[in-house]
Parts: sequence; C-alpha cells; structure tokens
Amino acid sequence: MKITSRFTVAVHTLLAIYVLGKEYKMTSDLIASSVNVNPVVIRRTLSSLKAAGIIDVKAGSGGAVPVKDAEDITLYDVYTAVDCVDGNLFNFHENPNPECPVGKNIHAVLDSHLADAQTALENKLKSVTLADLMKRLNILI
Amino acid sequence: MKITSRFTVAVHTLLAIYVLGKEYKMTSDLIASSVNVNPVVIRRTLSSLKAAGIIDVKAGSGGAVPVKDAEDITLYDVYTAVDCVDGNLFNFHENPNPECPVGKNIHAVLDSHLADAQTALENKLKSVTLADLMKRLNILI
DNA sequence: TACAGTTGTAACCATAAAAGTTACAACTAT
DNA sequence: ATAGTTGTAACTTTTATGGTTACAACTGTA
Repeated sequence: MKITSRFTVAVHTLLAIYVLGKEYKMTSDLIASSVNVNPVVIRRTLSSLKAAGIIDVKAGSGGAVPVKDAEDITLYDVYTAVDCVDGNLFNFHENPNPECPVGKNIHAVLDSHLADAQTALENKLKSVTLADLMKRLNILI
Repeated sequence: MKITSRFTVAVHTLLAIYVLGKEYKMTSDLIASSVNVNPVVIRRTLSSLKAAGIIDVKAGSGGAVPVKDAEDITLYDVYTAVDCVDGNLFNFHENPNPECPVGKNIHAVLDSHLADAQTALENKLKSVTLADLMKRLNILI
C-alpha cells in the first residue's frame, strides 16, 4: 500500500510552475505533458494547491502562478494540500473485542507508537522546502 | 490512503499469542474473536508471521506459539512480515517527460527526501518491541 | 484406525480508492 | 465573437483489501 501519487504529481507541478513559470504560461496541458498524465489530473491538483493558498490559477485566460514564497512551502504543506492521508496513516481493524484483555486495550497500547511514527514521517516532510528542491534542480538543469 | 490494517491485526495477533498463549491454545478462531475479523484473515496473518520466523503454527493439532523473544521483535519486523509497503511508501507517477527539465530531474530531486521520510517512519517502528507493548498491556489488564 | 478439531490455501465476491478519460459549461483576453 | 482555458461532473478501469466459503491435508486422541 502506497501513498497516492497525487503527492509527487503535486510536487512536480509546483516545481514546474516555480521554475518554468517565468518563461512559459503554465497551463494544465503543459504541466500534464511534463508529468505525463491527463490534463484533468493536473487541474484537480491545481485546484487543491490553489485551495491551500500555494498558487493561483486564472480561469479563462489560463496559467498557474506562485502565491507563496518557495521558502515557505514545505513538502508537508503539499502533502496536506492534496490530502494524501486522511487523518491516521495506519489503518486499524474496526472493532476489537472488548471482552478480551488484548482487544480491550490494543488501542491504548498501540496508538501512541503509530502516531509517533507518523509524526516522524511528517516532520521530515516539514524539513524540506520547495526552495530546497529548486536549488538542487537548478544545478541539474 | 492508509497503511493496511494487516499491520495492526498482526500486532494484535502477536500480543494475543505472547500474552494469552500460556493459558489458552491460540487457534485462528480464538484470535479472530479477539481481533473481530474472519478466521481466514488471521490464518493469512499467522502464515506471514510464521514465514518471518516470529511464531510457529502447528497444522492439524492447531495453535500458534512464540518462536522469537518478545524483546527481539520490533514493530518494524511485523510491518515487513505482513508486507505493508511494497518497497517505496510513496507512489510515483510513472513516466515523467524526459524532454522537460523538470520531468527529467524530478527523481534526482525528490527521491532522497521521500526515502528519508520513509526511513524516519521505519526507524520509529524499529524502536518499539513487542516486549514494550506487553509491559504496557500487563499494567492495563 | 477413525474422528474431531485444526491449518493452509484456493477461489470468488464486495467494496473502496485512484487514476484515466470524455464532455461541456463558464470564463477571459484579444 | 472567438480561441484557448479552467472547473467539474460523470463514467470507466484498475487495483488492493478484506470477507467469505469450501475443502484437502494434517495431527493428537479416543
């Protein structure tokens, strides 16, 4: 089970907008051809990023443009914007048996550890900004 | 998108075997009634845990028993045993456009950060043993 | 030896989430 | 007015999961 590719698509989309946006009008078609997915998938992604206040998109005339500074956008912001994970990353079996000493206490025993692991993941995502990615990308281009 | 409940089911299963195993014969039916899922789901879980060398299961006579010491079983061992994640936790869009400066370099820019985040999660799972959970559980029972 | 209780596993179904696609109304700059 | 876009609904396909039934094979015991 994997975290949806919406996340990496969104990061790719942002890099395209922030790096190529000075030179090109970043339409959903253009971005789609870079990511290599259907333009509607990109429009859905743009919609989420716009709702999160990260970019702006002009209906009609077209083109996505930056709103927030790249230094102020972390991978975590993108991760939440596209709703990769709905609350808890770890799924839990629904109704452990309360008549059983294990079933009764499984949540008390396990939940905090799962939350810790999820937090560790998310903190790593918080430690990387779009600006970091752009720096590395500009070296490679 | 969430990590499969096979993981928490497996942890629950192990706790049942290690804590209640001295008193009861831990059949798939009994464990299933604690976890509250179909017995076949538990047999599949037991199968994975057995393949990982964590427990043993006797065909015919029945009953699952510990093999490894609880101190030597981490949540990460369980996580890998039941194959929560097939390699990379983060899904990646398949064929970014190599003609585009962003598409060409997106993997070089992003992969290590995603791997770092995944490693952070997995390291947390490595830091918790079944013995830790049993200690806490025994206080609650 | 026969049997009752189990495990191991195949097969199939139902459900849910994702992603791809088509289609089209609404918008905007020229 | 028009050409180029966006926003979004609707539908399809695919995939993973988990639930379920079924049954052969195994094992300890009467």
